[in-house]
Amino acid sequence: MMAKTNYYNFNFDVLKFMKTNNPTQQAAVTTADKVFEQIQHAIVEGEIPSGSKISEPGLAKHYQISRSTLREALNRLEKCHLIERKANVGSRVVNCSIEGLLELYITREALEGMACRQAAKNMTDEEISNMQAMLQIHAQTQELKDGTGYYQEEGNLDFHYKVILGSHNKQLIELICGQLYHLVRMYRCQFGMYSPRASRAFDEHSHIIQAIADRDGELAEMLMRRHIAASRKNIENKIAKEIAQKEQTKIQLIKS
Amino acid sequence: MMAKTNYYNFNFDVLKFMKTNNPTQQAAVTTADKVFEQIQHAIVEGEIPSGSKISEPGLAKHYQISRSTLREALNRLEKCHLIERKANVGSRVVNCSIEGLLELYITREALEGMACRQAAKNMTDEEISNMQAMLQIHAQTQELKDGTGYYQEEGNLDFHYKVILGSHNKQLIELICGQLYHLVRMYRCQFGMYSPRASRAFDEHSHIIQAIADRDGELAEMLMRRHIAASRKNIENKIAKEIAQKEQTKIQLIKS
DNA sequence: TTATCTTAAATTGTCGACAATCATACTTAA
DNA sequence: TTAAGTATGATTGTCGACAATTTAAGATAA
Repeated sequence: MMAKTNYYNFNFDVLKFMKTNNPTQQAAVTTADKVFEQIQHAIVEGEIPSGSKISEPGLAKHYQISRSTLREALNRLEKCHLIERKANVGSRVVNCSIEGLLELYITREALEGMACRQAAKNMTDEEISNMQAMLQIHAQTQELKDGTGYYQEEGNLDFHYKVILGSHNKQLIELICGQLYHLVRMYRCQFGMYSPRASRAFDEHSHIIQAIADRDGELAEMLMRRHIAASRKNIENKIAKEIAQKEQTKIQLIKS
Repeated sequence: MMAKTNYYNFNFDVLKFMKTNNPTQQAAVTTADKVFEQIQHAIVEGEIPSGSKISEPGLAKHYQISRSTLREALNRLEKCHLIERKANVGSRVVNCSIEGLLELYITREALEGMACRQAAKNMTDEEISNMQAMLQIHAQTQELKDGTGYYQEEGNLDFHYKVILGSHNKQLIELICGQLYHLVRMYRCQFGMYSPRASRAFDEHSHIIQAIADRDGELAEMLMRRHIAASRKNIENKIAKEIAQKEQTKIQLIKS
């Protein structure tokens, strides 16, 4: 049974998971909620380009709703940092920049690290064994289609969500799941970042779960922070290489 | 020159500081902004009681504005976690609970710890000497009126704000200053928490600034985390004592 | 009396119109 | 030609009214 995926290799079941398992996000009942989700989707996937200005009358017409309803949706988009508003000027989709991406990783390192420490303290034994079972499934899936995007996307988010929810800290859960992760997904899509660290990430996840099962909060936090920092450094290196390459091309152009 | 204070010993100049020095918070131009600030003030100080339901028609009438404008203000209050909304039901002021307070401290420990690490890395030499100068002033002020609320409130927030802004990380700044600190101030007011740790806190601030000046991010983060954790544990002990005292009274009542 | 259903009042969500503000193009003066 | 000022057009902020939903009270049946 293959789940529906787009060309970003992003599995939408993760979204369903977020909605059903994430206590911070309740089902969309009002039309503003539904439109919010649609626009959110469009922004995350880049259908509405990063950095572009948002026309209230235009979008309202496009979704067949009044401007008031649209503004309600825009407020929620602003709440999860997908758009920015200026008084009497209007809204823009956030600009995806390298700096922004690195800042996001720094923030995640702090918050998810702490969430992981709290998870080691607060998760129930049942939750822990659930997570261990999940890891087993991931191991098999990884064997089956090593190199594809499954573990990179769905499995990865699955793991991180379980840890965050396991912290049993509403404040942390709301901040990370309710706000930060929309941006995370946006950067994932826009920069086409499917991590090439799949097998290493799997090992790191195992160690983190082990630390949580041992109720070693200090170690759990440290491992989670290293896990996220490794991704960040991976990107920093990639960027550095690209810049070096461009410099190289420039030099060759000057020489010729 | 004595600044205006209320009976919570809270100096409103801090708010002015936030507005003028906090890049995340621009001046209120629209009426929705102004009403937002008024309601925010009322909630933080407990004029609108924690946990109470918000009547849209009622508040709109009270502030002489339409419901649309009020709803715009409510959206911002929701953004900084001062109220919670349910679809088709309405808004409530957040409930101040012990658990919520401790969760807030955990989150602050993670975020401000990381902000402090980044500050050690990213603050300019000028910013650092500014902060050192501020500490000098605090030292004098503390000598002048030792035991009063100055350092406990204004100076404390001053210090923390400078460190957070010094991180030069927009994401962290927005999360902490733009969102968390409204809740922090609310708990401060509602629980009447003027820390009795003033002189110790001053020493801790000195050490943190020293670590930042030495560009020792690792130490700076550790010290900031301990600084915040100490406050949290201080409260936990206080609560534990109160509970123990209540138990004692209960036992005596049964005996008599 | 208790429980369920029905009905009425109040509250929230949505709409379209008007007022205030900003951006652009054009005009005028140096 | 350039600069400042002005007028027009478009966009955002605010308003009051209506529709949809929830809450409360009251009536009916077990």
